[in-house]
Amino acid sequence: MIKRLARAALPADTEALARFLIGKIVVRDLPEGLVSGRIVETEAYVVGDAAGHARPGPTARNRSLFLERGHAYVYLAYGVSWMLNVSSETAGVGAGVLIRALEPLQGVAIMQENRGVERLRDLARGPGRLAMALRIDRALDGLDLCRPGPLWLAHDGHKAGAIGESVRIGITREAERALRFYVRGNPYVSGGRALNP
DNA sequence: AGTGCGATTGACT
DNA sequence: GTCAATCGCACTA
Repeated sequence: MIKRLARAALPADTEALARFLIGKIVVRDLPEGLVSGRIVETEAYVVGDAAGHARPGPTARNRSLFLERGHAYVYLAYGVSWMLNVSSETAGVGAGVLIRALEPLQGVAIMQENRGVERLRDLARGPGRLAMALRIDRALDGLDLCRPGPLWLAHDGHKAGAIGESVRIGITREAERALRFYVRGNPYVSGGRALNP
């Protein structure tokens, strides 16, 4: 039984939300059907984070980070890959959680079509890949993920396994902080063995 | 108005 | 392991 995540259930703190979202579900409503996956890897971009996109204050690109927690912040990285984030604080405060990897649950055939690959492990392992698998782009930026719509967050009673922590991937500023969280030993977590101790 | 550089991925040596 | 693709934005002038 899958239920939509209520905003009140979301921790009102970025790092706590990043941990909380591990084991929760992202659901995408596409014309072909529902696509969903379990979150197995996140990164927190906390208040005042030098590595966070909210750092310069609200702009046209990052304004969704300043929405009340539970809204989508979607942006294009390297001109190539879309990134899905969940805003994480009260309205006016800029911070978010990057969703880095999903374990496919529902709509695998649709994900395979969106990604152009067959292997289950390659469908949503990595932030750009999961966005492609769920056909997420700028059109979903600013969306409320706690309301019915084309994309939302859900939970089923699943208990996540042991949570690992590490430094965040691919950043240079604030690179020493352990704000990446993942399910230990889960094959759908991005990075090789070195990143998943 | 021009420049530099990413919260990445996939192809290739 | 190395590296190009590709584009929007922040920053300098």
